[in-house]
Amino acid sequence: MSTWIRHAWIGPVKLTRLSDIRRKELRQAAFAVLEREGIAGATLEKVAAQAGASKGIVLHYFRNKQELFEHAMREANAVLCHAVVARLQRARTPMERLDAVIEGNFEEHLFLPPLCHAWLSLCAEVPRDEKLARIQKVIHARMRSNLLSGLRGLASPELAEEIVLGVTALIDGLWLRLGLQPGSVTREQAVRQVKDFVTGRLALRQPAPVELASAG
Amino acid sequence: MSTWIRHAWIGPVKLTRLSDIRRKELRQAAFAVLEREGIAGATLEKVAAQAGASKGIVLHYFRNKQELFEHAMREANAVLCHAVVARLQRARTPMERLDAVIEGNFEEHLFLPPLCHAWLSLCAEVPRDEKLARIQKVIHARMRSNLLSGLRGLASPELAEEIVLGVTALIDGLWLRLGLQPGSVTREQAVRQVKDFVTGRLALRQPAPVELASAG
DNA sequence: CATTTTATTGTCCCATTGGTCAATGATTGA
DNA sequence: TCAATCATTGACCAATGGGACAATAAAATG
Repeated sequence: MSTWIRHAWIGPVKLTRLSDIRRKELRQAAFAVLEREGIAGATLEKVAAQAGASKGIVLHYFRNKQELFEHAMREANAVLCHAVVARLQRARTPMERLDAVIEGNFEEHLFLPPLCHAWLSLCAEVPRDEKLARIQKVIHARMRSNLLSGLRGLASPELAEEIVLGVTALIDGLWLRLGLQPGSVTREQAVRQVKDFVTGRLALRQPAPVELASAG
Repeated sequence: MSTWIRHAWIGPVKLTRLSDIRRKELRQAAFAVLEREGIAGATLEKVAAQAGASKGIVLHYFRNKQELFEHAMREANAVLCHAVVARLQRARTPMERLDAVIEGNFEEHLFLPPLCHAWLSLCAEVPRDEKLARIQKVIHARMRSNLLSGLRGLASPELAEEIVLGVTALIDGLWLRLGLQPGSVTREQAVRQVKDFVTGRLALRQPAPVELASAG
């Protein structure tokens, strides 16, 4: 997976700590197992096998199973986050920021059933894992903030807030559809759904007379 | 839960077979456990305890764990379905049918975190359980058909199809939100989201010049 | 009533699982 | 080079899980 071993910067570079490598490998292995087996079938043994190591090593780097999967969720989230951020940096106008969030959430190499399955399994555990709940909360907060920043100037704060709820739900729902019936939604369909949703909601109520200085 | 023991119809009535009673009790117990413990923590022992019986009885009425939870999903689905159907029967116009589906999917006594949690856990297993996948498919087909029947005359078939995808995804997404952050969505908010979505989408493109005989 | 079916329980079994631990091997640093 | 730390393994353990089964109780049936 990861081809780099050392940071590519200047100076007498520290080698990446072995523990960091292992932990990353194991997080990813855990996620891979989750994709295949779901939360019920994800065992330490399988994670170890997936990583090509022994079960002992997993518990050497993670206190327990729970912690492992919490880190797996962070990992997956980081990947998705990265996709959005990359697009967000290229965006110049609020509208573009909006599109960045939407398209970033359906990246071609991410909007895939296996990833969705794993994600779903983790979500299903959220109600019983405080840490997972917190991660989930952070993710949502970031998405909300990104969307709001894109909607500023396009809608009143109240409408914006409403659109955010709709958009986040719609995105989640489209992911769910993908997971439940792979092939029933394409990336393009998903993106268009969300964009049309926003357009529809913005058109419905008046675009809220804006009087903000320098939006964009 | 169910207060009736005999069918309320005419003639020398057969008592409801005990096996039917037990099976229902166990399905419901299974679902209750799912609500609390998730799929990973749902054991036969716990289901038995929940139903006030011994583990043996569970496997007496269900071939195995998998079958039990498949029936649990059917049970839950039937309840939700019932809510929609009841409203659907009262609906006279297509628009009312649309509303029936939407509101039925957010019934006050159903749109609750625990139910959502259990549902989520079952959905997470869909990719690894052929039966669950089939149930899920049926559910979705019914919802799709209900929505389409409500949209007939209001939108072109293509637009209708698109709206259906959006509505189903949005509904699922709103449920997911409820599960992930109980309290973040009220029933009223959810209903309005979906209704506004439909309105927005119908307004966006022209209402598709209808030339169907007797729509409604 | 006798017999046959059904209900129900508790026990038993074996595989699996999360987790601990001691032993060993590899790195590192003085 | 030697000690100390870190990495890794495999054995071990207690607990738990799904499921099979025999034994018993209860109904149903003729």
